[in-house]
Amino acid sequence: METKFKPKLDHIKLDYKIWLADINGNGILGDGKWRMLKLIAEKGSLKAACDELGYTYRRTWGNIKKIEDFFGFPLLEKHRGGAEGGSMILTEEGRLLVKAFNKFHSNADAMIQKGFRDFINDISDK
Amino acid sequence: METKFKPKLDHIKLDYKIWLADINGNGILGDGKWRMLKLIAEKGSLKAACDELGYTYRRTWGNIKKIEDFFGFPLLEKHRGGAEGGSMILTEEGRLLVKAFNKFHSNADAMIQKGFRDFINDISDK
DNA sequence: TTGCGTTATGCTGACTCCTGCATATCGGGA
DNA sequence: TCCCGATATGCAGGAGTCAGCATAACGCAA
Repeated sequence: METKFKPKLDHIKLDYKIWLADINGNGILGDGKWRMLKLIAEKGSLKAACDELGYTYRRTWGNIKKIEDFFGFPLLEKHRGGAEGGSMILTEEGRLLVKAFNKFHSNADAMIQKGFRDFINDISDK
Repeated sequence: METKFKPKLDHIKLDYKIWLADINGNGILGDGKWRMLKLIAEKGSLKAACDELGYTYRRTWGNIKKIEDFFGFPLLEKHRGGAEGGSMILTEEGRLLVKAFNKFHSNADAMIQKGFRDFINDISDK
């Protein structure tokens, strides 16, 4: 089948977001915060993680607070002062959450990418 | 395994969005516009569809224009005037697009919901 | 005890998206 | 010919989000 979509197919990409929300639909943990938690764990520092991802410290700090406020316990152990100025490391719960979201996300990603290829095929020439 | 997440598990829900975007990341067709296209097709009228979903006519009209501007051809056949005031029906291309997105979306939905159940299980008591 | 780098937090102006209002256009039917 | 209801489109005001700036608190090391 010949379709009018053909000329545009190379200019379309797929994008998606998956996140956990509370009962009222307020976002708790999504792709951005998840990536940030992983990078903080890796760097041991919120500031270093923000610098790398290009996010502002102010915004990211607020996002982390939102997650912790929802769950009611900390996901990060924070330290102020000291030779390095301070540091952040994941708590036991933080590690568990990141690990579970890792698995969830990579499964979802593979499935969605396949679905997108099928979709493009469906609106393309057969 | 006993975890601190337990008290919150009933208050978490999963949410997600999947959409097509252009090269620059500008959204073209997503869940909202897709649902709207389906409802317009069903009702035969943009106004009736907006009333049902609670969206403003102004906003929805702008969204439809965005999609059509991107593809470069109409997805809807529009009629002004007449006994009913006017009407909208999907073009051949519109029907194809909605149908392909239907399939894509329902597959993605099933897969993501399963992934979410596994995720909840992963952070729950074992 | 002074300096340094990071965590912690308030505030304001820019930016974006949406709502709501106003108005023009169109064509069948009374 | 005039009315009605839906499509078509501009514009101003509001709400939420984010960037960027400012500042305080903290604790090791020199």
